[in-house]
Amino acid sequence: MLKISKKADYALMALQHIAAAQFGDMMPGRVVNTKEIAEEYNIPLELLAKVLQTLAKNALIESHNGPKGGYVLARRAHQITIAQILESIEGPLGITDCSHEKDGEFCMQREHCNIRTPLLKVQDSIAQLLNNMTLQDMMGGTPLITIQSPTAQGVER
Amino acid sequence: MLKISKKADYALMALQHIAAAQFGDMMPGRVVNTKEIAEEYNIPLELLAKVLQTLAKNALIESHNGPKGGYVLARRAHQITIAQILESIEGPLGITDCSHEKDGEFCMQREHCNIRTPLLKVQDSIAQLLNNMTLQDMMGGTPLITIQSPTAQGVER
DNA sequence: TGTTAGTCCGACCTTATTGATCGGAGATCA
DNA sequence: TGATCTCCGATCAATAAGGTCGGACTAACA
Repeated sequence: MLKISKKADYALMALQHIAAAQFGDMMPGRVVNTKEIAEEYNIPLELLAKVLQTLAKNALIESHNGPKGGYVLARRAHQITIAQILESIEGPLGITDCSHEKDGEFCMQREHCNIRTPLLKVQDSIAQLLNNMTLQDMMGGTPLITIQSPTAQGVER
Repeated sequence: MLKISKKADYALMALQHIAAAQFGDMMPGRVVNTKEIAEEYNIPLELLAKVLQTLAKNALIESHNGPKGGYVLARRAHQITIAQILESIEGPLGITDCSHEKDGEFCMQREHCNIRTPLLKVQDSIAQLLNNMTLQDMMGGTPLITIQSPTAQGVER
């Protein structure tokens, strides 16, 4: 349950790899092409290409055409959150259908729905978690993840 | 992204309803049948029936056959966690495919996989969240949800 | 300046999962 | 014994996910 899609998996791997090619926080760094990533991680080339296109469209990476072309991070690794990556690929976070209902559209169960409020709170907590973790945190062996409580102070792990 | 299934939604609604019929923490309380729940929340009867069967099989509720039969909570509301409910319906928590790999089976990307460790930590955090929230917490208007950091102290919200 | 390696982009197909339905067997109580 | 309920398995349709294909466009380099 609560699985993320393979495409999202691929996106994370690819971004981590592209970020690693930009060693030392230097921007811009080495340009990485689709083939290199696909072979490194055994990802179907065409599928990965589509994932990278999507990421580029969402301004997480920049594409460079032509020979010696490829992808580079559009921002620094610590400015890209996991939430941004996942939402680029899978759309907005929403553990339940009625998460994004505009005024006027209701789910069939709405009138007597007893679980909407608590579920939205769970969702908020997950959103916080993903928003507070960046690509930088996923790099290297360095420890990561802070759980941020709404009343502040993150807890180093 | 990270959506839970409709079946899981139905399970949560149904359990909340059954729990509500056991007012005052008295065990056992009023027996609730499938039809009553289905009509109350506009859930397809047959589908709900299957969901309830699954919950019964996982010992979250008890079924009583025959006329005036129906379902009752198998334990008290504060002893049933959201994680247990969701896992009954959707299987074990696993945001990524390789979450439950036994020794010997690896995903294609395993050898160079750079995201496994961080993702597992995210997963742990979500698991904690769902394990610390019970059916009881979903009842009534009472505030709920604690985010528990691994280094202890829950933070009341 | 033309060729070529590479990205870009959209349409398409295939398969797995989810949501939903149906029919009958077994249990219980009036 | 009959009516009412749960139980259980098989089945089907709709949707989303995973993966593929072909053509257009761009930029480096000979």
